[in-house]
Amino acid sequence: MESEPLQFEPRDQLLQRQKKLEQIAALGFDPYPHKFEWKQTPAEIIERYGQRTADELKASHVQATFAGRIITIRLHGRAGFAHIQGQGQRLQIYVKLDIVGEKTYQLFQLLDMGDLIGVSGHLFRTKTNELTLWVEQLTLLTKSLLPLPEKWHGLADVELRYRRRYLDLIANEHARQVFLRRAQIIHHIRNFFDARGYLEVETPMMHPILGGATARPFVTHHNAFDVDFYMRIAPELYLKRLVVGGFDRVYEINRNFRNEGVDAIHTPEFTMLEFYEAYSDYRDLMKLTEELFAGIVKSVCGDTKIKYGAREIDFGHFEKLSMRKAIEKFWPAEEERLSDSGGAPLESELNRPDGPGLLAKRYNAYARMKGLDPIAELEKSSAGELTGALFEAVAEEHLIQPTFIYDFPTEISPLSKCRKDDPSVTERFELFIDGMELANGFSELNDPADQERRFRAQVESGGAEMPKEVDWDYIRALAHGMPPTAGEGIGIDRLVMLLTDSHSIREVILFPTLRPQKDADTDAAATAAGETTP
RNA sequence: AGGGGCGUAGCUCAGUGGUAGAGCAGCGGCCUUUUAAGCCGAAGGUCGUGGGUUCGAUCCCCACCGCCCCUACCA
Repeated sequence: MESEPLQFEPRDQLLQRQKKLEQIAALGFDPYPHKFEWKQTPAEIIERYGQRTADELKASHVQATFAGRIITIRLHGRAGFAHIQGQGQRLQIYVKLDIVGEKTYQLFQLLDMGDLIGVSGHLFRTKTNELTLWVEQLTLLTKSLLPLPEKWHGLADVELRYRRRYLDLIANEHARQVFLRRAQIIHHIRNFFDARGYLEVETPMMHPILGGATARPFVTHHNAFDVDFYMRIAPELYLKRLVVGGFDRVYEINRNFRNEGVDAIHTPEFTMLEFYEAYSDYRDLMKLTEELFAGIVKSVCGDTKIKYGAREIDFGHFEKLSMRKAIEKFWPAEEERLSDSGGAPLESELNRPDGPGLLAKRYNAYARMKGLDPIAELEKSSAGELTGALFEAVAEEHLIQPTFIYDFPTEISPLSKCRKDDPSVTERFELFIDGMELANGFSELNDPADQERRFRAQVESGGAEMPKEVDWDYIRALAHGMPPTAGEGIGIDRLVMLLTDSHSIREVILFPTLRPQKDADTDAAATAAGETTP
């Protein structure tokens, strides 16, 4: 049985446009020409001639030739208007039967919204003073067989905006702006690190051993080797091998994959900037991070203060708090009253080996009373893990303005160097903005014996998010000697969220991971083609 | 994973226990400076899917599917 090649909905409009396509071909026009010699973009024309008056345009007789997509069309019998969109800018054209001739005017009447055309003519202003191209020549560049989203509301269905991003980008200028800004941000980051003598590198996305972070991985299989690989959860261990190899300053901007939950700030594949700087420590990185963020925000948003939702965030000043101090500072005042404890726990109490355990119990009593989630697995957790849990329970959400949290417990920082004066904490920090973790950096552990102990402890602890075996080659690399080094990771997607006032990570990823959709259109096509459906 | 919300024409959305409506888009007609063009006419629907209650379900109930939001998990 013969089957139609295209089966998409809306069927009637597809057929209608295919019919017009045939009529256009019958008139002798090529509906899919190979190229078009444009002279300007709509943006350039508006930039250059947007201020000229009707009289000035008449006197100078400016010729222009540009291409784009028809996004509105208004036919008036023997003349008509249309708006052409190219590179996000739209420009009106005026097509008149007397000027373009019978045949081209027939072509114009067969055009639809969404068609791509090239036009040539001179600029003028209409009665309503809109800059418009007086079309002398019109060429169809590509016939669009499916209609554009509705012209007033655009494409509002969030799922469709993500699944058919190409339509979102045509219909919603805001979506376009988000991704333009994302590109600017990444461009700025590259300039920043290139200017400081960093080398941009690419390290493997497929890892034989899990490492560099704690997260459940995606597993894939290589047929020829007949081995499983993990999609990387972090590039960290490879980048540090490069520092061992003599690339003293490296950075990588690339994807990480984590097989975890999905929400407004988590998605399975996300973009991470990681960079390493030999002979520096975590203090240097905090300074560098402040400079980097302030520079990006200023160049992209024009000011160090930005609006994020109802809040204003000031990148001109970064707060610094130790993790223990942050717990003290944001300890719920209500708990103090209810427990009659005489005040918030002091940093010094958290310092004691049994301190975090006692405070976690105290917090859990309060949490149960308030219907909040208590800290889980109290008995099984180490003091360091409980400190981290207390921080998350009590402080994290309050860190709205850019804040470095430092002095992370050693138990939750397996790749960081301990502080000389207090081995219970490491030279590690995270940057929080609007309650979100934006960056994580530390002085890198480069003692191979210590690293081996910590890797063995991870393997022994089991768990889906832990490595199954020690990465001996990484230990070997450290044994060859890694200079004192500081390294950091920055979540690019979350940074873009902040600087585009986006409140879901999917808004800043062109094609976010979604559940694959059973496609009604192509199913229909398969059926029409005689395929059997199980 | 738990809680909440949503799913009606291609798009944006109304609506009702008696099987449906608007605007836009599309189609036919008129129109040579319009711009949310306008006017006239015709068409377009398995009301997410599957059960149940009912004389009768798009509406009420249950399950499932999908998306969104919140919570949890994700140092």
